[in-house]
Order: sequence, then structure tokens, then C-alpha cells
Amino acid sequence: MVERPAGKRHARPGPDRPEDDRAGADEADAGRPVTLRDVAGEAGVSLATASRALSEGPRSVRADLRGRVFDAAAKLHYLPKASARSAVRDGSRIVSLVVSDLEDPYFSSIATGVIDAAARDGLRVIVDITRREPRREAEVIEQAAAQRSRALIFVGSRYGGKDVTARLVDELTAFERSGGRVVLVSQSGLPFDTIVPDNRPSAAALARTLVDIGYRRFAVLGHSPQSVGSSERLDGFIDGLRMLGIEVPESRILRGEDGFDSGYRMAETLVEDGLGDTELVFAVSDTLALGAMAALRARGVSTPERVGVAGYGGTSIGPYRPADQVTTVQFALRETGAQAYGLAVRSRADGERSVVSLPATIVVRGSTPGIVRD
Amino acid sequence: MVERPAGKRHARPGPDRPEDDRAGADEADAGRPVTLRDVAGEAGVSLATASRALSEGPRSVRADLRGRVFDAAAKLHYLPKASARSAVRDGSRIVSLVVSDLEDPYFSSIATGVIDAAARDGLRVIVDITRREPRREAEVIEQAAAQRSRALIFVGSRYGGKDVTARLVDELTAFERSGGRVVLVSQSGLPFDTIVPDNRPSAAALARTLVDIGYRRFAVLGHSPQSVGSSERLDGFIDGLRMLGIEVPESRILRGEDGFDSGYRMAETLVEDGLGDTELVFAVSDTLALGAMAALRARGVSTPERVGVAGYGGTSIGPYRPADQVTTVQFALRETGAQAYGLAVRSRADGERSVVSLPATIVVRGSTPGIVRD
DNA sequence: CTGTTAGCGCGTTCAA
DNA sequence: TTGAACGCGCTAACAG
Repeated sequence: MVERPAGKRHARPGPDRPEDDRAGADEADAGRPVTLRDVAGEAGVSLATASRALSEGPRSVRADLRGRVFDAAAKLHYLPKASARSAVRDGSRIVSLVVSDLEDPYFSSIATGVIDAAARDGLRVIVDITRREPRREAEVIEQAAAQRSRALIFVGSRYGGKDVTARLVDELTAFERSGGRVVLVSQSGLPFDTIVPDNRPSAAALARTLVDIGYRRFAVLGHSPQSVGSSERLDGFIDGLRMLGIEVPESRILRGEDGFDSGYRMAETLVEDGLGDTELVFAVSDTLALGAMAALRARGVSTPERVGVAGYGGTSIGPYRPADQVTTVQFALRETGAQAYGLAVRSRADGERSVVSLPATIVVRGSTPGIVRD
Repeated sequence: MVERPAGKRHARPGPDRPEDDRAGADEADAGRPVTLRDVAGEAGVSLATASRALSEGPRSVRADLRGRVFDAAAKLHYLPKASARSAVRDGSRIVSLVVSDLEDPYFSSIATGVIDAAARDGLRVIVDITRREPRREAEVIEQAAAQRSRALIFVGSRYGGKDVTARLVDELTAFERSGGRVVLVSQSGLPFDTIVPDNRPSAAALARTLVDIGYRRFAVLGHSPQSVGSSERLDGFIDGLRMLGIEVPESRILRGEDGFDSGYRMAETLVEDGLGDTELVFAVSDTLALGAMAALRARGVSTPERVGVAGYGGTSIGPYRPADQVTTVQFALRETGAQAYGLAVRSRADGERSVVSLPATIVVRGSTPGIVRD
């Protein structure tokens, strides 16, 4: 299974080899990977000295020797083998990041934040994609443990049942036993460091903003109550309006799946049932909002002129015409990734858990030009 | 720098410890990572036997012992330490993937393909983001070599000068010396396995398709000639038309930067200079095409009715109205990632290089309804 | 400040 | 088939 020619293992001259072979260093270059021993030999020092010279730590090695070692390393193209390092140092310089779908801009932005932040520390990131399959999740958590990843950052909420979640907690706990740290993003209520979007307050803030620019009569498109996040946004929005003395009639609150088509259908229903005096449609996701916008136009309701549209998420903003750009609530996703990494590597007391909430920004765009009231 | 309490290293009882401690296995569980030795002890066999029992290879171990070892491993939650494995087996079960920008759907789709394909082999993928900075590129290639990554998949074309490219080749070659394989995606002409989009033929195919559905008079928006890919698409499109006996007048060929705004400006210029009998605007990227579409409308040119618009790339397709969905050339990006991985791990003769070209699909959408001619 | 030595946790020889 | 011993490449302890 290993392709290395047998019998070569002992071929390397021991430490007792003659010292006049400095000229022979080039010839021995035949394929065999360069080790620290080669560098030490080339520089005429011991392994320990070579190791110390090349290590980051406090320099306890004479400058000239240090220089010779560096030269030798450069000449031989020496690269310290990471696995050998972590064999003795313990803990690899790797972080594991688990997402359900890397093609979703939400996740790829967070991933970017994690990777960039880790790179600043010289760490690298293994990205795993699970598609929310519990089996796959278990697999990657186990692999991360085997790899002795310094941390495991798990992004995305799970809609699974109690037992599925319990099992996940077990697996993550097992990972922690292997010496790593766990950070959850978007998944709240579990006994690990956590970063969650503050759905409710931010949806309420959006409501206030919309009222500020003149909207008074609203319709709301929600989706699956299974999704904790989307319910929170719906509630937050409605509560936010209520605080301002505005009620959304029950007949103007629709629920369906997530997705463009679902938004389209819900908006169609809305129009068929009679839009009445509705001035703005809020959808709990941007995709839903875009679908609604398309349906409104298809049904002859001009938007944003007759009815404004607002969404939530801030991820699916293409370079389209201003009137098609949806007002939304946006999260600093790259920063979120960076924060998750920060949580993962910060020192903390044993058993201490942090919960940080993701700050949001209200982004007002072409889809809600506002209404001038007098 | 290492937090492990000093002095614990030699605390573990040697192989000469009494054998009646089976009941004590649980109590000794205090934090220390479980090693193969623990498993062997628990199962009452030697390390070698435990190792063989747990290894995938040809089973040369009695069934009952095998069972005992498995039970012990499960009981102790044993996870073989990857770094120790690759210390002796050589070669880690890790692949490095280098992209310039993971938030770009082009790259995140390819990454998804690579990660999924690797997962099927039980390999995991480290993703590095370089933002096209040569220094960062050099860094991650070096880290990948230190990590002994099995392969390095480098995605995206470089627009750097000759010397920058030469240095990149050197670094990648050094990586190969470290025992890994190199696969390039979108970067052609370098001495490694390569996957490239067939820009020219696919642009020509798009041209044929557009002629098929009735278009005869074209304008073309290109961008920076530094980008090899975009020039090829431009040439391919124009040549494709020429084969059908259609010439694009030089005055209808514009060049600028890439991006929405650039497309917008170029289309403005086009309108100001007189659109004439132009029936379709082809832009060498989707983003450019969307910008052009916006500008046309802003200038009162109805699209797709008066002028159709086509783009290239197929990545920036949001869930918008049909009329805003741009006809384009689309690549199977996930599949490309999977192919790149396949190239990376396939066995091949020494020095053999493959070049595979990325198959494209012409996607006709709302922005080019066609023209009925009689 | 330097060199010698002892492992890290595994897979894999070589005898038995 | 099994076990003892070796070594992968490296860092950390211990002497000099």
C-alpha cells in the first residue's frame, strides 16, 4: 500500500557519519523527502539545534548557527512535516468548519470569515458539507476529532427532533473530550459557545424603520414554523408594529414554505383575497420577498409604487435594478465567521460558555421608497 | 505555549502493568486521550494485534480477538490519531483547495464539488482563500506541502505577469516534490493536470443558438483583454457568427472592465452612439449583461422586446422575473470540482499530464425571447 | 548555548 | 496468527 521502495529505511547514514560529506548533499537528493536531520547535517549542527533555530519560540541559539540552519533549510527546500510536529506538540493547526450547504451565500460568507481569521493565526480550515444529514454530521465530527482539530465550528440550525439534537450534543461533547473546542453558529440552546442572529429585535427594528418612512398597513408572509428563526422574525416584526400601535390583521398573515415559488404563491393568494389598503408586504426571507414581488407584478400590482416589499437575510442581492433591490435585514456574515473563530481560540475558564448575538443592519433599498403622509 | 500540564508524560503505566486492572479502565479516564495502547490493554492483546484489527487491510487476526478489540475501542471511545497515522503511513487524508474568493458562487460551487467527491473517499478538504495575492498563494502552497496534502487543487486564472506565473509554477512544482499532486482549474498552459472551460467553442455555440431563434444583428460587450477567458469568449462568439455569415461591425464591439457598472456604461455608450438595427447585446459575463440590461431600460430601450441580452457564466442567476433572467452559457461547476478531485487522486504514469475541457450548456431564458422572421 | 536521548502514537517488520 | 521491537520526523527534557 505504501509505494516507498522497501529496504531504504535504514539507508540513511547515522549521526556517526563522516563530516566531510558536505559536498555530497546535492547528490543524495534523489526523491527522498527532506527531513530535519538532513538540514542539521547540512548545517553541521545537531537535530536539537536545528529544531530550535527553526522554531518560533524564544531563540536560544547563536546567531551564526541560526543562519547556517536557515541557509541549509532553504538550500534543501526543507518543510517541517506538520504531522510529526503535532505528534509531539499535540493539537494540529487545523480548524474544522461544518456547514450544510456551501453554495448558499449565507454559509460561504461565514466560511470566508472563518478562513480569513484563521489564516491570520497561521491556521487552516477544513470545510465539511453535511446537507443536514445526521449521519454525515456524525462522520465529520468524528473525523475532526481524529484529526485533533483545534476547534469545530458548526454552522446552521438543525430542525431535527429532540433525539437527533441530543445525539448531536453527544457527538460534539465527544469532540470536546478529544481536546478541541466547539462553537455553534445559528443554533441556540445547546451547551456550547454560541453565536445567534437576534431575529426578533432586528425584525422589530425593520418594522420601526418602515413605519418611519411612512408605511402603516402591512401584510406578512411567514414560512414553516419548524424554522425557529423565521417564526422569531415574524413575531418580532408584528410585535414591533404593535409597539407603535399598528396591528396586522390575521387575514394579512400568510404562511407557507420558504423559497421563491412559495413567495409567489402567497402573494397571489394575497391579491386574490383582496389586497385592500395594504401598503407593504414583509416576507421573512429575501427569497420569499422576491417571489412575492414577481407575483405582484404579474397580477398587475405595481411595485414598489403601489405596494412596497421588504425581506430578511441580506444574502441574495444580485446586481439588479434599484427597484428590484429588496429592503432587508442584513447580517455581517464574514464578521460572524471571524467572531466564531475568535470564540473558538480564545482562552476561557473551564466550563464557561458564551452566547453572542449577531448584530444586524437594516438596509433600505428601492423596493420600499416610502410614503409621504400629511 | 502548550497548556498540557508538565510532568504527565511518563505517568502512564508501562506494558508491564498488572493485567487485573480491567475494572479500573473507567476510573483512569481522567482527560488523557485514549490511545491504541489503552485499547490493546482493555482487550488483552498486544498493540500490534489491536492495530491490525482496527486497520482496513487484509484481516490477519482471529475473529474473537478482533471482536474484543472493537468492543474495547467502542467502550473507550477510541479514535486513531490521524497525525500519528500519517507519520508512519505517509500522506495525510487531506486535500488542499485554493480559491481566490469563496463568496463568488463560481468558486463555492466548484468547492462543493471537490468536497463532496473527496468525502466519498473519506478525505477532507482544507480550503484556502488567496484573493489572488501572490504572497498568500505562496504561503498556502507551502502550508499544503508541510501538511503533506495528498493533492492541491488550484482554482482560478491568474492575470499576473510572466514572472509571477513562473514563480507560481516553481511553488507548485515544489509541492509536487513533497509528494502531492497538483490540479489546475481555469488556468491553462501550465505543466500540471488542468481543467479549463472551453470558452471559444461554447461562445460560438451560443452564437449559433441565438441565430437559430432569429437574431441577426449583434452588439458585443467585452472586457479587459488581460483576461484570457473573456477574450476567448468574445472571439468565439464573433467567429461563431462569422461561420454563419454574420459580421459584427467593429463599432458594435465595446470593451471595458468587468462588473455591473461597466456593463451599464458600455450599454449607455452603445445607445448614445446609436443602437441602429441591433437586435441583441451579448456580454462576455453575466454581470456585464445585467448592467447592460439595466442601462438599456433606463435609456428607454425596452428589453427583451426591442433588444435581447445574453451573458456568459451562469452563476449570478437570482430568482428574478423571467424577463430579467439572462440567457447564458453555464458550466457544471460542481461536476468540475468533482472532476478536479478525480484527476488529483487517479493513478497515472509519471510525468503524464491531462487537460480536460469543461463542458458547457447553453441556457436560453427570458432575456432572449427570439425574433420571428419571415 | 549546544548535543544527546527519550519519547509522541501509530503501522510494520521479524521471530516465534 | 501473534507479539516484541523498531522507526516515522519532530520537540522537549536533561546533561555538558
